[in-house]
Amino acid sequence: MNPGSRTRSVSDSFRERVWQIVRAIPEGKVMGYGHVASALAQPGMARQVGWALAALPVDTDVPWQRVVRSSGHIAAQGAVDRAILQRALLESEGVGFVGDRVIMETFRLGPEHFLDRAW
DNA sequence: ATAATGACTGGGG
DNA sequence: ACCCCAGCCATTA
Repeated sequence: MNPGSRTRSVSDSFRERVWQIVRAIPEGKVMGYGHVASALAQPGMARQVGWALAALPVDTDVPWQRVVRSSGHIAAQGAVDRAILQRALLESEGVGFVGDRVIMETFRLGPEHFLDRAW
């Protein structure tokens, strides 16, 4: 939560749930932002998923690099340095690219993986 | 309270 | 296939 300070709206809870889902993505697989939002039963919150990941501490154990755009592109949006790191991390764990995008058909985590969980 | 922003998305040109 | 843009909604200004 937010020890020592007031909670910031519903996002504290939202963030934690996003992190929990991302932690469950196996190595070598990826999910789209919208896909993560849907797993939380909140389609339309793709941008907020990005916000939750942006709030991660540097020493996090959350594999944030496994979340990409639905197109397979790395979500750079100004942070080019982070995007380069993200691609390096993904390639090091076996995720395949074609040009500047992940081969989603092959490396995207199937939605059914999350169906039996009480997210 | 209103306006701009952003680790997004799907559809149109 | 690529680029552009309206729609999206919590967070910031």
